[in-house]
Parts: sequence; structure tokens; C-alpha cells
Amino acid sequence: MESRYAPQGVEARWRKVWEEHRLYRSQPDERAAYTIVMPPPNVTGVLHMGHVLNNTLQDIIARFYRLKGYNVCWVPGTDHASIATEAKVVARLRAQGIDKRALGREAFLEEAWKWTHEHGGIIVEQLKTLGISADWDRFRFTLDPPLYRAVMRSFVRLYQDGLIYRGKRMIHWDPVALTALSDEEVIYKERESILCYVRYPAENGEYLVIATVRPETILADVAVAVHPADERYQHWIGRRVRVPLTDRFVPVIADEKVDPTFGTGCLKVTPAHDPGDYEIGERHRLPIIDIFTPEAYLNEHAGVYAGLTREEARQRIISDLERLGFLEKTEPYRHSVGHSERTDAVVEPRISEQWFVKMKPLADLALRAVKTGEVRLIPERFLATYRHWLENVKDWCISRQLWWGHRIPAWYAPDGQVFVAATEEEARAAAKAAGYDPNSLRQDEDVLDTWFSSWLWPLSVFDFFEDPNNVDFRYYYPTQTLVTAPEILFFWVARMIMAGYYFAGKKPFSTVYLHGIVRDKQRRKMSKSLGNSPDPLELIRNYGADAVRMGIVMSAPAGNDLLFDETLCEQGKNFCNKLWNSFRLIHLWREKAVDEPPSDFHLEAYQWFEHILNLLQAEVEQLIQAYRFYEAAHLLYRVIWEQFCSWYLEALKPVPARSLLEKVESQAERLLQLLHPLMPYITEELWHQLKGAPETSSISLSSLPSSTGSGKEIDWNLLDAVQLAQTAISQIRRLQQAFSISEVQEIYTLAYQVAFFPTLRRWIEHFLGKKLEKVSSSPTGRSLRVVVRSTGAPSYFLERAVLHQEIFFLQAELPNQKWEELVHSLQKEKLHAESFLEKLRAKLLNPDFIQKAPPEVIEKERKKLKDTEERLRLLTEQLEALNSG
RNA sequence: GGGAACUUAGCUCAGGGGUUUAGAGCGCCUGCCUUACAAGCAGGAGGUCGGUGGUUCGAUUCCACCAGUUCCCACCA
Repeated sequence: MESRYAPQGVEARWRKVWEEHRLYRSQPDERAAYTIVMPPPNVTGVLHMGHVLNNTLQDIIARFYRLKGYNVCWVPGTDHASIATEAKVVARLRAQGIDKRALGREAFLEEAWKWTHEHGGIIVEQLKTLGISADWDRFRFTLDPPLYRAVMRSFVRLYQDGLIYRGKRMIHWDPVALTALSDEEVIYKERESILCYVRYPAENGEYLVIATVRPETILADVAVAVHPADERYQHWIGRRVRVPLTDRFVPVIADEKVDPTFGTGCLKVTPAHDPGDYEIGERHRLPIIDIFTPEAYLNEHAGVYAGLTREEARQRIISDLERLGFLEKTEPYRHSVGHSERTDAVVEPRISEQWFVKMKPLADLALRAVKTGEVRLIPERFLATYRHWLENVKDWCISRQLWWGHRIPAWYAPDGQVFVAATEEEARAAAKAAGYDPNSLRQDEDVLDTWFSSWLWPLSVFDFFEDPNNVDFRYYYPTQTLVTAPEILFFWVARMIMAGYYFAGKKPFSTVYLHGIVRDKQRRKMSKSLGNSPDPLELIRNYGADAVRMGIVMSAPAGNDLLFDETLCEQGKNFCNKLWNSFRLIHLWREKAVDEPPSDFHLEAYQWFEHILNLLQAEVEQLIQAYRFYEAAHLLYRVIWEQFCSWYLEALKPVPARSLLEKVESQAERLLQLLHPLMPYITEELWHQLKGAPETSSISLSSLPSSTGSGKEIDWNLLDAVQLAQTAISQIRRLQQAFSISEVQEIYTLAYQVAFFPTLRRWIEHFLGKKLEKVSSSPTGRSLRVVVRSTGAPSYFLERAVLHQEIFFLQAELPNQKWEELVHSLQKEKLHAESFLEKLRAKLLNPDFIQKAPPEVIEKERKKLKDTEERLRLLTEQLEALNSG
């Protein structure tokens, strides 16, 4: 074995072996299933830190439950990402001077498939380098024929059930992608704009003043509205005012919707370009003037402004208003402006005919699921936002004016009659039955929102829509855990829950684990434009996948955003190296071990570590089951580094007896198993080296012995004794360093913990090279005394606070100056102890405390008092001895 | 405007009504190339637990208010 762990070769080799032997393939069998569906990344996407986090966490779960004996099935896949992919293909074509529309639908789709095949494999290959244990045989793409059919069938069913309808509504329009968007695809951002106060003159020369941030839409005004109860404007209701810059007169109307406290209390009504105005327009049967082209340029209805962009028109109109005396004043104004999630274009409210899903009945299903606890959200605080969203959800606009995606299964007869069917044949048959010419049908041009296929994912990957009774579906569904980011709680998670109940009558998963967003050290979201997102592949090359996994898991605890710092990968790499070298030591021992009975000390150390391991396993299992990966990683890190390497292996030096070594190796194996979910590659490698197992076997398929828990089997006395010994050894070393003691001559103790004495003696002798001796009374004259206090057993395991206090004396030569330093430090310690004693006494003299505090607490305080008095007595004694010496 | 969360060591965070007067990792300081590992070993320094009140025998921990930070939702032009 090399003295440095080189992950690159090891990882590449095992990745290949795992894949070739299809190690993570799952088939239904008699074991309990543990199913995870991977949130499918965009097919043409590139791996970023969010994917690393998301998939590492899923892999930890998958590998853990596999070790626990479950039949783990982790279904990977990719999403066709309708709008994102189409935007990329359009851009590529444009770069070649080709216009999408000119190319035509068929040819465009060919281009899109070409692009998908070129780029679609990349992210999958990148994911594989992470070492994730998905079942690649089950890989699915949302446009695969069975999944395509699933979308068609679900659409038809919802349509037949009256939950899908087509209608003319005001929707969010993306003027760059030229498509409708759902509410969730609109991101609101605070923007600085100008609030213009514009005069709308009446025939008699009076005028109303209206505040607006969108003066360019003045040209589309069809009314001015005031609140019906607004005293100021009573006499205006029913009169007419002229729309500035035009010669149109529009009525002044009264509508409850107007907020009399905003601006001047007068609202210009522009039904074509504002959702609120649209409602008012409907109520008052106002005409609609649309002044924008789909690209959000002003159109012919905008007169002289036609051809300008929204922004240009705004500038021009403001200056024209001013020039013509319509502009009363302007003031800066901050408000939020909707942007397209994909293109970042400012969305334009637009009236158009779209397909919608009626959400209310579906939302009720999803609400019930979390209220009854059938579906659990972790962390729980997301419950509030989840509920709020579902309780206020509006209908879901699912049609997109795009080509890349699932084409809406609706066919129109020349007279507009709609036939919704899963296939063209069925639509034709239906048309024929209704007396139409089947050949006259024309399919809807639009495709469906990407999320309309995603919400079926847990169902469709198991071919529910092909055959609801198929073996896989019955075995794997519902799945257990969904791991995803809170950003898509509404987009995806809530809708999957709806779809699961609606189509299959069952929840899609039991638990949703929502992890944070990966940010940089300055808390900025990682993004390409900021250039603050490290390339995961680069990280994997530099540190190894295990190190990157460990690094990202150790970044932050559950639920919080995590601040990624590359030094964590380095820490992970160092940890790999540490682990690697600990196994290297075990290997060296194999050659050197002799056939002798093990020493009492080694036997005791072995027993002790066995208990540590049992505690570790119980706690790691509990933590992973509770989705506390960060804590599990930290615990393993510390126990392996401190207890296993620094104490246990050191204790077994120079070499344990052969019979003991075998037992030590099986402990080491258990450590590897516990660590395996976090760091699959190195543990696989070390496991094979340890076991000499054939390539086809794998630590991931080994079985973890069941945890003994932290019950009676644990020898707390031994753990406490060793902990006390460790603390004593550290303290004595500290004194040696602090006072530059080259050699400790003797170590004595007044051992009133008689039971611990043999353990203390063995450990101190091994680590300090001196035999611990018992003395009956404190030595006089110059000696170092140290009070060792230990809370008993490593603190990271338990709340148990068994406090032990032990006093040791060291006989050593010190130069005079050092004795003075010692006196000084002891005096400081004495003062400290005295003030503490004061506090304790006061507390114990307080009658309220004695009366009201629970007896255990009073007992504890008394023990503290006694110990502190003892410490103080010793300090005084020692100071006297030093002064006289 | 509504909702949620956070504020503990230089940084990132655990913790929890009484834990010998607060824990970890990283960073920092000191001494070591000790034959598994310098990607290492052995030690160390560093915090009046955001502020103010309240509840309590006792609060960093519970409550209220204040200040600051962050996120989500919302058509107020």
C-alpha cells in the first residue's frame, strides 16, 4: 500500500466494476423495498454543486438501506426540460442563421433530438463519477415512449374528469421564449422604477390624475376607475376623460378593486396588460386594446410608437407627456417585477387561449396528505408554506407555445370542435363517430409544461399508466423518500403528491427531505454568471469523489442553506488519507503479528473499542434514519480520527497478537460499513484489501450486523474508565509541555476510584511509559499535582454526565523559574475555584432552591460543592508545599 | 403587505431550564520529519451564547418586545 491515498485510479476502477456487474440493479423479491426516484436533471444540463448535494444525499440513503438489508431501488433519469432545452436549440440555430419558425416543427424537433443525443449523456456520465448507486438499467427520460404515453393518458383522464379545460385567460407571457408560463415560472424581483402622475382631461378642462409605473400602456387604456366610496371622485363617476396622447375618450367607472389610498386613488384600466385591470374590464364589459406584439414590441394599435420596445416606448411617452403638459410629476418607486424563470425576460400579462388544470380538487388531496402525516416534510417548517400555497393555488396553465415536449393531445375539427384522445387514431375515431371527417383534424400546436410530465415521475417510471397492476409498480410504489430542494416544492413536490393520489389513489412517497441551496462562502447563490460555482468534476479530479461527497455533506446541517467551501473537500481528502493509512497499519501488522496470547491491556482496549463501535453504530443509524447526514458525517469523522486512530490503534502498537488482530480487523470492517454510505469508493477498496474478496463481491452488498444499541450491553464503567485515563494522559502531557518537563520520574495517584485503577494504570503505562503507583497520602515537597476531571465516555455519544474526578501527582525536575510559573497558574486556578465555590454555596443556602429544585439537581450541586472543595484543598496544599519547597 | 427561520469562538454550525461555571470542525498559536499517515502527531489560545424586559429557586436555553440577517408568498397601479 502506498503511504498516500490516490483516489483517481481506485474510483475509476470501482465505478467500472459496479457498472459492469450491474451491482445496483433491483428486481422485486421477497425483501422489503426501499425506493427512491431521482429528481431528473435537465437532459442537456451540466453537473453543478446542487446536483452533487442532491445525489450524494440520495446515495447515502440508498447505500445505507442496502446495507440494512432492504431491496433498494434508485431510479435515475433525465428531464426533457421543454423551455430550457428549446431555448438552447433555438439559440444554436440562430447562431447558424436559422430561424425556428422557418425551419418548421418536424425539422426543429430533429435538431432538438440531435442536441439531446449530443448533450444528453453528459450529465449522466458526470453523475456516475460521484459514485452513486442508482439502478442504471431503469434509467428513464421524460420523452421516452412509455412516459410520453403516460402524459397523454393522464391528460385524457383529467380532461374527461373535467379537471382540464381550455380557455381564454390572462396568463404570464414570456416575450423572449414566446410562450405562456405558469405562475410558478415567474420570479418577482425588486426593481427601481418611476411612478408617473398623469393627467386625464375631461371635456370641460378639469382633469383626473392617475399614478402609473407603466405609462406605455396608457395607449391601451379603456377606462379610469375610482373606488365607489371615494368622496373625492363621486362626481366623476360616469363622466368621460380623454386618454392622453390619443383622442379616445373613456368612461370613469367605480370599482371596489381600486385602492383609494394608493397614488391619487384613480386607476387607469388596461384590461389587455394587467391582471387586475382584466378583471375590472370583465366586470364592466370594457373593450380590450392590445398594444403589444408577442415579442413585447408596441404594435399598430400604438400609433406612432409602433415598433418600439416597452422600455423605449416608456421613455418616449414620458417625455411626450411632459412636453404636452400631461405629466404632473414623477417619483421614484420600488416594486417587484415578474421575470421569466428561464429567460429572465420581464413577463408580460397577456390574454390568450391556453389549457389549464383545475387545481382545487387536486390541492385538497395534497393538503390532506400532509395534514394526516401520510407524507412527511423534513424539515417540518416547510409545512406552513406548503399549506399556504395549496390553499391559495390558482389553476395551472399547462400549455406552452413551444415544440419540444409532449404535444397536447387535442385535435380540432375545422369548426373548432375539440377531440381529446391519447392517440391520433382515437381522436380520429371519436371525430368520425361524431360525424366529422377524420382527415380534417388538426392537432393542437402547443406542448405541455415540463412539470406536467414531471408530476407523474414516481408513477411513470414504474409504468403505472401502461399497466397499473404491473409487478414493479406494486412492489416499488409508494416510494420511500424524495430528496430535493425547497425551490421546487410547488413546481414538483406538491404536484407529484396530487398526481399520486389522483391517478393511483396512493401517495408517491412517505418522506420529502428538503435540503438547502448550495451557496458560496459569501452566502451568494452559486451561479454561472457570478462564476462562483466550482466545477464538481474539477473538484472530483483534485480531491476524489469521496472527499467531495464528504465535503458537501459536512458543509451544513439539515434544512439550512449550505455554504460551500472548497477546504471542506480538502478535509475530506485528508480524512480519506487518514483512513487509508490506518488500514495500512493493519496491513503491516498482518506481517508482524505473532501467535501469542494478547496482553491484558490489548484485550481491554479491544473490549473498549467494541463498545465505542456499538455506540457509534447505534447513533449513526439513528442519525441517518432521521436524515441528519451532517451529524452522522461529523460523528464518523471524529470517532474514526480520535478514538480509532489516535487512541485505539496507538494502544495496539507496536503490534497486537494474531488472534486479536483478526478481531480488530472485523471491527475495522464494521467501521468501513458504517462509512460506506458516505464514502463508497475508498471503503470498497479497503474492504476488498481487508477481505481479499473477489471483484464481484462488494461492501455495499455486505450486511451490516444489527446494531446492539446503547442498552445494557454497553459496559459504561469501562468507557468511563478509559475516558478518565485518556483525559489524564492528555492533562499530564499538557503539564509536560507547559512546564517543559523533559522527563516525568514518577506518577502517583490517590486512587479512590479503586475500580478504575487497573485501567488507569494500563493506559498510562502504555501512553506515558510510566507505571502509575498508588500512594496513601499526598506527597510533601515539590511535585506537580493534577486534578483530572472527566465527564465519562466520549461526550459525542451521550447526554450521560457521569463525572469523575481523580488526582495525580507527578514527580519531576523543574527549573526554579518554572516552579514560579506553576505557582502563578495555581493561584489563578485557585481564585477561579473560590469564586465558583462561592456561587455554589450561595445556591445551596438559598431556601427557595432547596425547597423547589428537584432532589437530583440538589444532589448534583452538592457533589459539585464537594469536588470543588476537594480541588481547593488540594490547590492550597500544593501551593503550601511549593512555597515551603 | 403576509408568513417562516436565523442571531452561540475569527469562519461554519451543534446544543439545551440546573451537564464542575458553554461544544465541534475549520482557521490561528506552540513544540515535534516519534518506524500508518507532515494530507501527520502532541498541546494551546479564543465566547459576558444579538439587545432589553418578563416567567422561574435558577435562563445562553422558555415568553414578550427591540435590533439585525435571510428565505418564501402576494396583481395594489
